Amino acid sequence: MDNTLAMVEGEGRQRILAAAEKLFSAKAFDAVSMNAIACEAGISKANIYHYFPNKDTLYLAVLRVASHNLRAVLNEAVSAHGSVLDVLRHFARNHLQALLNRPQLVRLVWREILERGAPRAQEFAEQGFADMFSALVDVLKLGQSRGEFRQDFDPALVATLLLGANVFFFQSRDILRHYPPITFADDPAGYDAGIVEILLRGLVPASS
Amino acid sequence: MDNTLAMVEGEGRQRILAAAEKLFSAKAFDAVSMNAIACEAGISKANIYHYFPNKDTLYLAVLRVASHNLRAVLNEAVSAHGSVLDVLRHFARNHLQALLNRPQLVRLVWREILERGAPRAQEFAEQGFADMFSALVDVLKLGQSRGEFRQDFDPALVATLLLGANVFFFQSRDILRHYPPITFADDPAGYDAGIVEILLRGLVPASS
DNA sequence: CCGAATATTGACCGATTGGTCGAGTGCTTT
DNA sequence: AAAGCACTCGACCAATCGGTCAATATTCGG
Repeated sequence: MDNTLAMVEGEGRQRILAAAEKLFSAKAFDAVSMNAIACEAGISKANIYHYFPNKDTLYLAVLRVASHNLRAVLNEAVSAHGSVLDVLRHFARNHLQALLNRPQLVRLVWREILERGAPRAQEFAEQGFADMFSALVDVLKLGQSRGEFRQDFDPALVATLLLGANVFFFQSRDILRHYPPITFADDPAGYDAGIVEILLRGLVPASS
Repeated sequence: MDNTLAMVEGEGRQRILAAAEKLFSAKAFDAVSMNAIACEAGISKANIYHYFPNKDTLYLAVLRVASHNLRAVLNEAVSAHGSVLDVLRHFARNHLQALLNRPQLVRLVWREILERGAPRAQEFAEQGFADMFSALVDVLKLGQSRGEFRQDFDPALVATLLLGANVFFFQSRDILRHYPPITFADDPAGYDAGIVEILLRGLVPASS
């Protein structure tokens, strides 16, 4: 009942989950074999089936913990204080930084979101989405109620715009880096700073 | 040497390519078997190997034509005339509409972009990216040189923001639809109109 | 120290994978 | 007619797939 070291409650399970997470985040479901997972975990393939009844269950478990972890990382990253403007600025920067810090988790969860038609656990992968979204919408509504923002825009739309900017940056970073006019591919903080500044002030000069 | 009907230059090839495109756009590379492609095309599996030496070559061919078609669709959709503002508005709307009109092509090409680590044809799938990007940057630069836009923002950054907003909308549409505060999930034109309006005027009241 | 429960394994299963092969089609060209 | 040629197919291949199973280590409470 006690832990005699190196046997900290499901140590084998953890190794399997870690190996599976690594492989599943790098390649698609069908491209990862149980053999490869076992090899990565340093155990035999049959041993996996002692902990998980089949491949789908293992994948679901991986997605479950990954989604939970990603959610925690994101929620923690975007908690901020200060004026609404500062909160918004920190929100953008920390959110993107969190994505870039955990690329494996993001890729894993996002792939599940993208791959419709095989409804494995969409509802489940969407939770982090909802968290970010409602938190951001709340910030924007607060800014509106305080009169710091215009009243005539849809907070949900701006939230989508901001979240999308970060996700898109995360996804296309390697591509963006190839284009000469882009200088912010390796400067996510500068990217978000520019994004937020444009969002706040707009493209059209104030005189208009 | 002439075409005796139903033999219009590679008719079999086209059927295979069409079937492969359909399946590859729905599921990942390893999740699509040559048998499934043959079945979808209504021919025997061995027959595929008469036209394509192996699965990778077939996939590459599919990606090639898909990328070319998508590129054409996008380029055609975003050509507009009028004032810089109108061009920008039409750019956003038509670009998103083009994405939504050809979801198969978009998913196929975008999956290839996402799936790094298996460099099949990234450089190849990125061409459409470059087209959209440079076209949009040109529009923004024109707006700046005409004095209709501020001078103090990075056109490449705004282009990323706008393209990202559309791609993100395309990707997350089904998820966005589940959230009550979102009313634009089924109104892409309204979405882009709101996006552009915010981009132009900003979130902060003009008095600031 | 011993039995019981838990871990772990190699060998094996039927099914499916990407890919090959040789034999047949039917059409074209000499 | 016959040779050539593009095309199509069923049968087949070794390899790998997800998954099973009986046998063996390992651990642990009594």
